[in-house]
Amino acid sequence: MVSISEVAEHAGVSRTTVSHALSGKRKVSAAVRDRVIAAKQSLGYVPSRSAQNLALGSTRIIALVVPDIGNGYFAELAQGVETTAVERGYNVILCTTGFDDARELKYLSMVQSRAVDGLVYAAGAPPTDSELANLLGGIPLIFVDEEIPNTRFGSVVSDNYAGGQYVAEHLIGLGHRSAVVLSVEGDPVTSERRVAGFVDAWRAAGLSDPLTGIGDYTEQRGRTAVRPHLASLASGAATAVFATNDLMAFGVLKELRVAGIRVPDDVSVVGFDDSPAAEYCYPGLTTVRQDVLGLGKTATDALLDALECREQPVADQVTLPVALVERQTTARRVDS
Amino acid sequence: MVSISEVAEHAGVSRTTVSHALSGKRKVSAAVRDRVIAAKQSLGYVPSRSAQNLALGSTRIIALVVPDIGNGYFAELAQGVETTAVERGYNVILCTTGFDDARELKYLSMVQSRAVDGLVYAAGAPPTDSELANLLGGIPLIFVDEEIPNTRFGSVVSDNYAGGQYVAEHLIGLGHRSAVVLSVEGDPVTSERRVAGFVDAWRAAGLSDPLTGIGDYTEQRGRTAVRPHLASLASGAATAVFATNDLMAFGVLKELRVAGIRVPDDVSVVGFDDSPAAEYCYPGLTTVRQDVLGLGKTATDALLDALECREQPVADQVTLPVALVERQTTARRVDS
DNA sequence: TCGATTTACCAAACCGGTTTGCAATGTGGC
DNA sequence: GCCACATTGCAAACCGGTTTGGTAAATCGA
Repeated sequence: MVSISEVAEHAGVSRTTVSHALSGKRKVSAAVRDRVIAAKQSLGYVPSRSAQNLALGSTRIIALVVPDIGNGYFAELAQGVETTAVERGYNVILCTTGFDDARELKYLSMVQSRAVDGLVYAAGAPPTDSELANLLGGIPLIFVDEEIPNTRFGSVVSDNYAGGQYVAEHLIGLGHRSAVVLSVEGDPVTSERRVAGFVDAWRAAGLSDPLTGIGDYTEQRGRTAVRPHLASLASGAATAVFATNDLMAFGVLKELRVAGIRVPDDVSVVGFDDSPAAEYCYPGLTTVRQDVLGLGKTATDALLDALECREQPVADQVTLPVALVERQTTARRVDS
Repeated sequence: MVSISEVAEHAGVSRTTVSHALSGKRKVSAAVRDRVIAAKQSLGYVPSRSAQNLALGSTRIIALVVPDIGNGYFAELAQGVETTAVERGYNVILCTTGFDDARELKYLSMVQSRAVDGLVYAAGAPPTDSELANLLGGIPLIFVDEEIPNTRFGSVVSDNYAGGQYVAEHLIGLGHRSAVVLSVEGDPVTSERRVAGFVDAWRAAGLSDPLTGIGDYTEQRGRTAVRPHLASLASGAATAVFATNDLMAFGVLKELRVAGIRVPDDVSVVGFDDSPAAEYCYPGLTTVRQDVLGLGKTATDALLDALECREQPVADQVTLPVALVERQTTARRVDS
């Protein structure tokens, strides 16, 4: 409501001087500065962000694009992004695509209208690289948890491959020699890398390839994907299940329970993500913890660095470590 | 980059005409409109949001203030708010306070600088009403899940009282006659209402008052809060536990398990919130489901209505129904 | 055919800041 | 006493749109 002109009038100086007095970009005599500040206080003046945005050509807002904020993983990511952004004086606009291309386009047009200064993109498969570059027109973007090949944008990912290895090594160390792995169709990166790490470690130990099932990151598909292997698991032909996310692991647990197979006595189960439910449920799920807050923080810092220093655009890939969290769904294999 | 002037020049008309041709706020001849649109396309013109914001005096952005987006409850709320806002052509800035007053103040100053058009406030105890009114200076705000007395702002809440009643009635119907209730200290509204509904229904059935424990919405405090009552629960002097949120209920389950008390055979346990873990864990937790998406949607719609119609400011309270979700932690009481 | 309307466009003001160039005053050296 | 230079504040342009008032041309009625 109250504009800089009113402050100027009240302090008996020009608008220019008020701007300089408050921003400190040019020297102003102490007397005038005090008068300006007094006027500002008494009038309750706060500069209009819209006007500043227009004049400065930047909004100090970044967009976080995720498929679904209800998902705990993306919520935690948002937490990391928002906290880091605020620390550095930026705000975050939340963009949930719901895997809907139309909505996604809408958000990207927000970029074209320069409503945001940059993007943290964690919404799965994006438009093709060149399309994206066109749409963005020089606005920096960074991918989270997507290993995009030959992109001109940077990315921050968890070490999914190592996570898969850890799981395999853990199970091998417990004496398991035959396992079932549940992957996800249509996810050529994340789930695939987890499986690759697992299988490579499995083979490196001289074990024969694990049995496989295909799911889609939901509990329901976890149940159906493990079903064909129930006989092997009941007979002891396979003694462990690695689901490439926790939700599918929960489905596996439920299915095993129905089949009367005991966890971890008969079969060990491992998930991936360390969702809250993994800790709270019983038995606690052995899983792989990603540093999701770290992903958000790292991505945001990289983006804002690019924004502020305008060095070369963010263009390298950062990989963050993961860690196995051992709970109660894995145990030493007892030879029958 | 490309401004309206360039489009005007390219189309051989004035900036005014371009604006009118694109917005449709005044009639423009078909020929000119076509030329303008052609110019717009060929130049890739997108209006600057900053400039529009300044000219129109509105940003079409609302702020969602929550304590912690990592919390599944607030994440789901965010989902509801964001989806509804986008449907109506608004964007959402995420503001997480982390219960930190300094950060909260920062966000509220965002309001003063008119960076947002309105606020959905779900961050617990706000500054006092009059303080808030001062800070806001006429910008609409709506509370979510806070039953603020005599506020000049509206609010949308879940029917916590009824939820407590449902729990009591469910347990009474199963033959339980003595229970433990875990409330939360320092939460004079939400938890308190849940307890009140429970106790009133309990008394209405002619039963003696339940035993009580005090927690703080965390699993850990759920464990410690139930501990003093383990003897009663083991002996059958009390046969049910109502925790006023799921996390505390998980703590109760863990503590009972350690104590060798079987759920639901010996003791029934009920939570509140229907968090994802309640569904995925074993045994599935009987709990009360809130329509959190509905809360978000309702609040956002009310806020945007106030914003657009500038009728009287949102000032009434809407209560949304809740529902008992029966899973496996509750069972008919078997007389010993 | 002529005045009254309507149509179609434009010039200019405005939103509320920031930034640059310049003029007036003050300060110091020699 | 004079010139060089630093200090301090202001006017004006600019960011990129929207909106109002006005005018010239086209349309209309009688």
